[in-house]
Amino acid sequence: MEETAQTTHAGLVEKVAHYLREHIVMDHFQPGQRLPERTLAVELNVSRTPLREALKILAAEGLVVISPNRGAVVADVSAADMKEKAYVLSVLEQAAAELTCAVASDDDIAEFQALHYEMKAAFVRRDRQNYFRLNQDIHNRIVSLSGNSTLIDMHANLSRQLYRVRYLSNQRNEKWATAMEEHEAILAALEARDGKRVGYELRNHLGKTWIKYANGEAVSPGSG
Amino acid sequence: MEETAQTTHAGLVEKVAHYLREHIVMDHFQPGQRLPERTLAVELNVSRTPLREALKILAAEGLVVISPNRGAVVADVSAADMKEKAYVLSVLEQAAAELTCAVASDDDIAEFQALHYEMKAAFVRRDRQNYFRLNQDIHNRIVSLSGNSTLIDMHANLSRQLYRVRYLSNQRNEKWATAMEEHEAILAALEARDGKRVGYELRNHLGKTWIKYANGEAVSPGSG
DNA sequence: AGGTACTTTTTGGTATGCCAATCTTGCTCA
DNA sequence: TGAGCAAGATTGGCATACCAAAAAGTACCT
Repeated sequence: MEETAQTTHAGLVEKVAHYLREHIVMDHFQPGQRLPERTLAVELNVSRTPLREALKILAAEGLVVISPNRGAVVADVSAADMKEKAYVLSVLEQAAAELTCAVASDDDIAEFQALHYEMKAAFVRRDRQNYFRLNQDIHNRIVSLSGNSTLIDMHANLSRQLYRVRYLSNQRNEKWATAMEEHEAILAALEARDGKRVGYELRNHLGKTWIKYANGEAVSPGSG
Repeated sequence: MEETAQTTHAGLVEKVAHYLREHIVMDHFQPGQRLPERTLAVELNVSRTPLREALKILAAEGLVVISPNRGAVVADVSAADMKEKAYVLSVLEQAAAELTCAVASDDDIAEFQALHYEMKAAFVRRDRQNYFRLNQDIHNRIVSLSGNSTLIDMHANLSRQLYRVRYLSNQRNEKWATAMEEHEAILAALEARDGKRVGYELRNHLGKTWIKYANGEAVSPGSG
């Protein structure tokens, strides 16, 4: 799903959907919170029509839940849900890695190396922000090089829903050095173009995130 | 659209979305065909509003493509697209199989056996219809038992988009006996609760479908 | 005769209004 | 006093009207 950055009037629904998406994944809305159409509409200075269409899109993406005649609420992001999504994400990345290794050019591998060393620079600087960004870049690039647009879209969708979890996990990860070592293994497997091994390392690497997440540091619900 | 014995007006968008979905996956609309809002709206006896919302949902599901200010067209179902989707489907089923083997009860395995032998009955009767139905039942059950609702939903979505391809492939499959043998292997692996092996056999089994599909037996447009 | 610019028409985008279902609240009656 | 119900308020569902952008057709200029 491509976002045309048209800040004018074309694509109001996309703008609204994008806005709501960002606020939901960044946890500016509480899970379970209602999203009343009229209130939100005036808040965003749009009418209900584009807002409703945006909500339908977000519902199809799993970010909100729409009950008939009862409106939309922010989808529950329980630890169990996040575990599920993270598992599927790791499966998709594993599959993508195998494809990517089969088609990656020397320049592609070189770019992986470059990103990896940039990330390592952020690591030794204890720069978690840039580490996080570069980490995401690498993962996304592994998927995008696979060339399977279905895989790419589904991965992007899941990745969005897990954005906040991964962000928080990155901020408070005490085993940062371990994660960095895992990325060394990923790069080595990429250099060897060993798809199976990249897939295995990726799956192992991603597994850590949601296991940590599931073990107590879940989203503070606030909704009893 | 026929006014079924459904309730008064609850869920018009869902009805429209369902109607369009069925017609698209059953190839009653040509890929690339435009879906003009006004024309379709009067044809379905609804206003443009619920129709537009339904189209947004279908776009999020990948069944239609909406271009800004140019409307919705039926998504292209080229052989390449189907290959992509089938590949991801096989990846998801493989992952589901591993989970399912870890949690399946004896009764679950018994039900797999029962479905398998029902399918084998359809096979020896040369009853392609029931074979197809039971085949789908088995695959869906493998996924649904995994317990990962995210995985289940994504699989269902992809499965829908591939429905027609799989149906046609089933009707004209000359290597039916081979497919049956592959299912024997799948069942054997299930009985052994060997998740890796079920996954491998599934991936191998599903691979055949889209390879056949890609080799010339693609959608023939114009067959109204 | 061909191309360009302007006008008409078609079609998608957005706002708004009305209706129905749901939730709230306060009153009545046992 | 509490349960039940009814009326009002709230909110979502759908239809329609209006606006803007793209497409199509035509006339005019070169």
